[in-house]
Amino acid sequence: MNKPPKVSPLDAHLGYWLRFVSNHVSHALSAKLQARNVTAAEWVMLRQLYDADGVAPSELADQMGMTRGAISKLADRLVAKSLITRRTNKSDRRCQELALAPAGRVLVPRLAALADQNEAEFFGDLEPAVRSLIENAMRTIVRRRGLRAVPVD
Amino acid sequence: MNKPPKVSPLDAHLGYWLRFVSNHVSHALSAKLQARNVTAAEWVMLRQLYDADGVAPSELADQMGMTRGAISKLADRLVAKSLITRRTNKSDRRCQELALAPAGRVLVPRLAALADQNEAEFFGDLEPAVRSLIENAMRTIVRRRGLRAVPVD
DNA sequence: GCGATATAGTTTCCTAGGAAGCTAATTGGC
DNA sequence: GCCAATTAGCTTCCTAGGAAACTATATCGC
Repeated sequence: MNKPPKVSPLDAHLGYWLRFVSNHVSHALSAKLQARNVTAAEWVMLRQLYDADGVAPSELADQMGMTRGAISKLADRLVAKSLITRRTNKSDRRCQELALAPAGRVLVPRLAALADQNEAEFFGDLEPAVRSLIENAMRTIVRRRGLRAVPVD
Repeated sequence: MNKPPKVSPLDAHLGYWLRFVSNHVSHALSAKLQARNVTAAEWVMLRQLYDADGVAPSELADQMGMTRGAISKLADRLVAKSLITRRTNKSDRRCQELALAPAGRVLVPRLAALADQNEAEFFGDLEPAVRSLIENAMRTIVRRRGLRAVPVD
């Protein structure tokens, strides 16, 4: 009696379905952001800076789950677009403080509106109870597995 | 009475939580696949070919939500690794038929075991009822919005 | 059956991000 | 105080994938 190989299909996994929906949600958001000439990663960085001005790139790297090299280049792009400012910390000149530039502060609420709209498109029809059950399940997984990085890519 | 700007935080969106978990699931799977020298996209292509040998690259591009150019390069890599074969269709020489090579057919069940293990790590603790509720919610969104591409990236 | 059009796949160029090594600045051991 | 180790950020090289132009083949209109 040999065991059957039993190769599970891709869609047997919940991970498949989360990825499926999540990819489409992200792509749809990227498309909306593109109209404002902003990428998804740029949006996340801008949104983070909206709440906490003067953040170190390394802290953003941790929060966003990106390498410092990638954050360095991302910050370059946002500085080039005049959406953020980069300042060397006075007391420790290795460190920088990134902050929203005025144009960035104006832009973030508009981008947030796009994100809200995107959310509604995909999840607006969910029963509130279902919605919060899913959110809780995700929060539980994040907590139990100690996941830390904000999703970007 | 002016309206408050009300910039929703990133984690107010269900899309955020799905992305958060989904990114970690995918990264964890990628790490496991790397031990077999296979990327996530390669795994998906191999798994698709396991069920349906002799598939056209363009069909895989549709299924996997990738461009034909990307599929072309992905197929190149798998051919170079001797995991798949590429044959020109006799009756229409524009078309190709991709199929698993013997080494690929041996490999897929092993990769599937890694995918199962990854799934269990993240979702093994979910109540079955919660699990299927989430899967159904995702399937409903996919169906209602007519989403088609298998999640890869 | 022949030229216009359509289709399959490839190639080139570009972008975003990771890995790893690099530089500058700081801190700690002694 | 000074040299080693650490830390912050940057740079270089590499990979994967998208966009769009390109090639080869097939089909359609006539």
